[in-house]
Amino acid sequence: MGRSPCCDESGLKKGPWTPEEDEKLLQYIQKNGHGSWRTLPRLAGLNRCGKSCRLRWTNYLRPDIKRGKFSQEEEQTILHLHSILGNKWSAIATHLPGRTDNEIKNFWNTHLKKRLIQMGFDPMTHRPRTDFFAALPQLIALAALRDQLGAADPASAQLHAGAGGAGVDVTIQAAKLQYLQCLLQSAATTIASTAAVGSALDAEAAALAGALCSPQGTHDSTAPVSAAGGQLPSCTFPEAAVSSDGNQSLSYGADVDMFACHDGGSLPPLTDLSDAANNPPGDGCSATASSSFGGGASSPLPWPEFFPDDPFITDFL
DNA sequence: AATGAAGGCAACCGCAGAAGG
DNA sequence: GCCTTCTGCGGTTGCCTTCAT
Repeated sequence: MGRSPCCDESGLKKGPWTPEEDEKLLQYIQKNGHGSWRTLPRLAGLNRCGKSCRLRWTNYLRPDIKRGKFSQEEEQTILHLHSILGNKWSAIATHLPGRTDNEIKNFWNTHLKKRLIQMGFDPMTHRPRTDFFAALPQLIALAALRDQLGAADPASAQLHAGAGGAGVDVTIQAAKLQYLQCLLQSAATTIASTAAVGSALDAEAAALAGALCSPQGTHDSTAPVSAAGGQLPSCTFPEAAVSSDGNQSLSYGADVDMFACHDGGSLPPLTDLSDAANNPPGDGCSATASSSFGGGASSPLPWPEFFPDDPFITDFL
């Protein structure tokens, strides 16, 4: 295209905007509209390039900009649209009134992308990563957590949970342990499934994943985790959608139960675990079966509480 | 309390496409 | 049809704040 950068002109100010500059730009646009961005700075008395003015206006000064944290609905929308559109931030922004593409891009890069990576998903494809070693730290962390909690056997704990305040606490701990066990098994299952079509190295990795998944290294990872009064359903990562080519991918549709279990129930969102103390334990899925990814107010993201630095996880310890 | 690391965000850079002469 | 200008977009950088040691 051969166009010289607009900010090459010497003497034009760069960097953060001052309140005075903001005021000048705001007043000029409110009075005259922005018109040509190229000529605006001179007409508005600003020592900035037009591009800088346009960015300042569109990303900060525009009156319809919504500021503050992204809501869970907005997070869900971004994830969903990104899975379809990729890094088309402006296209995504059109579906989020009051949010700018820059803001969405920043939010993605600083929050959502990291979460997907930590969960073992490729942030670009929204599919499980096939390289085992990328997910290994997460498996080890979960296994370590599980071992720390190993003393609190879910079955025996729940046997003592019948009455009294202490019983309620034990029930909560048992539910949490049960949930953690399920997470670990899910992660290993995902890795094993991807390794099944991969290299011999991947197969070995899958075996290691299975060993990590097994309590104290002896549990059969394919067997359901038993709990008092019933069995924990075999859970999968929330994507659970397997296409005809055998690939898995995350699904963000509002009607998709992100915590779906194989037996048709759903994994209880962690924020609901405390409620387990008030509800009869034993059925890990039915207690909060109505809580889905799309409808549950507690968590718009798949496995958002998956990470050791999460308050929920720290609550374990 | 001091210091370094990490996180978050605003702003800049450069490319690409549209529009106009 | 070609060239120049303008605008929009996505990637990246750098500064400021917060957190951890």
